[in-house]
Amino acid sequence: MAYWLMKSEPDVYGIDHLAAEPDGTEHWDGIRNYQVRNMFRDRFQPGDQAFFYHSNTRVPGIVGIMEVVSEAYPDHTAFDPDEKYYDPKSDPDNPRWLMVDMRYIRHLDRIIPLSELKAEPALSEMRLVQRGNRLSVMPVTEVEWNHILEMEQRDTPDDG
DNA sequence: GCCAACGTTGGC
DNA sequence: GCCAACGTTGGC
Repeated sequence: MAYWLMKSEPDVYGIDHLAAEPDGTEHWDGIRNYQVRNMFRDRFQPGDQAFFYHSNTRVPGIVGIMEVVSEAYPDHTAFDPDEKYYDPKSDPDNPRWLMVDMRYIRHLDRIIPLSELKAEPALSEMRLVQRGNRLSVMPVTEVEWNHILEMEQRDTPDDG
């Protein structure tokens, strides 16, 4: 089983949206990056777990956990001119972009902010905390995964 | 809102 | 194949 981290902007689609879906399940569409496409295609497996990360928000950070529930399949939103991420170079006979289905598991007990992740020596190798990183989906090692789950149980400095 | 970093596009 | 221009991401 592999571990992942997946970013989304909460104003557009946050973890509460996923949790409210039927079965807590929705496809992760709109990926238009070849590295991510290839990860979906070659490495994503049902049963993998992923952190849900909120980006482009006041306190960016990890907010919850979800599970991969499908293998990669064509992202149909690329075929529709009315879609924001329409790509005329992708068509149903030769789909360029893929998506996977994700299922909500749980919120973390607290948000783990990016600032805290960056301050953590054990996580210094994560792509998330490295300069100029722009990948919206990235692998997480088992060690990093477990370390973050331990951080979840820490008291935050202002907890009193 | 600003802007650094990065990926993609397309002219040559 | 090079590289400037452009668009996007995403922290701050």
